[in-house]
Amino acid sequence: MKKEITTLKKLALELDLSISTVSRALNDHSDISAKTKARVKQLASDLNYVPNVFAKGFRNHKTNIIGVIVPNVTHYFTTTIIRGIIEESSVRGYRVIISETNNDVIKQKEMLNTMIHFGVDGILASLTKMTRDIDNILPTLNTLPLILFDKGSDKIPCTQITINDEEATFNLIEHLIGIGKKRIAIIKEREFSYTSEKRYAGYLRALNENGIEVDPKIVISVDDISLAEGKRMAKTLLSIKNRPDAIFAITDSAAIGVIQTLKKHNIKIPEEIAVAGFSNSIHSLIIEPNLTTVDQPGEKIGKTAVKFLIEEIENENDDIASKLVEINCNIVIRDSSFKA
Amino acid sequence: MKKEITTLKKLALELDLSISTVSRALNDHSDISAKTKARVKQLASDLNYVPNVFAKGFRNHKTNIIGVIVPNVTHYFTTTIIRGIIEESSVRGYRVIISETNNDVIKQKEMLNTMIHFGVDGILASLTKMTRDIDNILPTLNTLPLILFDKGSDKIPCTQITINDEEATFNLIEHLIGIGKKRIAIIKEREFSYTSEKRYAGYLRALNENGIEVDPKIVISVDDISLAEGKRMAKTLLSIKNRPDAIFAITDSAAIGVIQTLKKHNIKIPEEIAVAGFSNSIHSLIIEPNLTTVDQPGEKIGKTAVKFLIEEIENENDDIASKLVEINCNIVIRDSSFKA
DNA sequence: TATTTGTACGCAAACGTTTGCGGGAACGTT
DNA sequence: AACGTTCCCGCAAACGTTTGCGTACAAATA
Repeated sequence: MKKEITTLKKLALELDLSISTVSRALNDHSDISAKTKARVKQLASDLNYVPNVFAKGFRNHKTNIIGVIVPNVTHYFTTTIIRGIIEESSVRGYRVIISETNNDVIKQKEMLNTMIHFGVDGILASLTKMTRDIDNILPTLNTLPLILFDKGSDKIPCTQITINDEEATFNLIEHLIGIGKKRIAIIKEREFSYTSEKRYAGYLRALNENGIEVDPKIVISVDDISLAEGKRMAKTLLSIKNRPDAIFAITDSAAIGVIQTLKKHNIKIPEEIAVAGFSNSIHSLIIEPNLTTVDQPGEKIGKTAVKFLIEEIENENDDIASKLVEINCNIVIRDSSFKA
Repeated sequence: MKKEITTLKKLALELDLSISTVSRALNDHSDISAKTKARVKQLASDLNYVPNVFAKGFRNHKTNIIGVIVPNVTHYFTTTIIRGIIEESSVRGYRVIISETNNDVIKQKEMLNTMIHFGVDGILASLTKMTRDIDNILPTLNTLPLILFDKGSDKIPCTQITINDEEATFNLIEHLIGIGKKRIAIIKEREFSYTSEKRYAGYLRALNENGIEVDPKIVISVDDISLAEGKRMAKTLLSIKNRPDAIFAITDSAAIGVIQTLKKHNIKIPEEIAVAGFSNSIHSLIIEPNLTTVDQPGEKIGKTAVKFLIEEIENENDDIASKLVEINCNIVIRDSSFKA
């Protein structure tokens, strides 16, 4: 009971036309008369004709597949981006192949190569934190359109979709200052991390513009910015003589760890110490008190990335100016920094 | 600076062999002598030869792409399955295209069709809850290998990878009974849902085998099993005259909603009312008290699904007996049902 | 009428791979 | 010496699509 697949040949036979005419008719070539086009399209839809992707891809080296590379598919924020990517690609006639690097730079390079060899039309990548060795990435730039999202890099000359980390953090810290906090700790990443650095910059600027001195004792850097580390660092912060009155963790999960240990020490949030995170993950509504954080519009990031990528793919001339696109994020104030 | 792509032709030219010989050598055909094979493979790796996927797929109608269809890519449990799928596919030389149905039956059918037309070798699907109209699915069974995971259906004759919902729930309920609970409420889904029904069955059997009568008043069915519904239903359960002393929600998020309203009403968990969920989502460790639940090994489910699918894909004879594979889940006991 | 222009279509090559078939060489068997 | 095998390998077709080029016909121009 094999499905009879309709090909151009079948259509041509049926319509008593040549294969090339049928092909051109379906592609709206100007050589074909309106009547013929109509006839062809009619039959094509009647017979449920679908062009063979592989013959097509084989022929013009176009696959209509976008490769997506992310560090971790299980992160909620990542999944919202992926949702946006899938959605937008789908309406534009592209399909999406996803792979995961687990923050492994070697694997990341492998994935890039695999995707290129596989024949994707372009790549959307969120780099692993520790991607210092740009040499691995650069070669692909000559081969294929590449767009970076979320986690970017100053050194890679391609369009990048990020969020306004610096400004959002600035706003968040100003909010903390606004509710009367004067000693605001930050928990950030130690190793160079694009987003961590930008958020730190926002933190510094907010303190600066409000005439608050930065105390290195309450600027905490950790290797792995996780819930467990959040717990540990909160303990550390509690032990120093001049306790902070607010703690900003550059990640929701770390902030949640902070809240958990503060609660264990019976510290009133936000009266004694306010807490803020970054991401607006679902956890931020589960933890009590609900976490003040920054909402990252993942779907929008995904969709925007796809739009720019497809533009590059379908644009003939190679040298498109690479753009830096910043998606705006709003802070969302909840109980961990606000009491009605 | 176009990359020079090495094809069979180039290799043949260089080696002074015919294209067919080169092809056969690379495919370890028995017609080719060991020496020739060695020469060919050597040069192939030197020149970094990679077969053109599209010529290949075009030729033998094989794409080495697996289509994955899930209701929601942002669910944590789903993402762990996807991780398993990606991982296992990758090591077996397959790639994965993912799409999302948003629990829309129409969209689900579209996705199936799109994937088939696109030329995937097989499909891995987690059906939307309300897939009653099996007619949409059945036709694809004749066309392509299809394997269902997580959410299955009795009516679709194909191999299905599920978890031991019934037994796991049975164990969970017996644990609640073991800590002295006698009036155990359940919050389940109203509309027919494969997993909901199986968990309900486990619930019933556990009560039955322990001589506890089922009280319909504390068997709650909801349309949308969510955190918000969990909250609402907990309130309902508190208002009935003969309160339950334990509440089992067939979903972690609903269970978390339950905990949140119990806490708001200052009810001691687990002393007055114990709570249990299902999934072992990350939230279950964020909420306090930590949630007793059932751990679902997502990666294993994903890998298993891929294994069975590829077996079907690569097996020549069409009629493989469809199997029902159950992955074992263990209950994980936490503070919401246990006090040391 | 002879020539040009334009319209609408067909021919055939090309993309890179796999594979059925056929054939030459070397060897062993009658 | 004639024949059959076995081992290696090449020829050429086929997969479905796009596209440069050629061409038949009609209409317009000279």
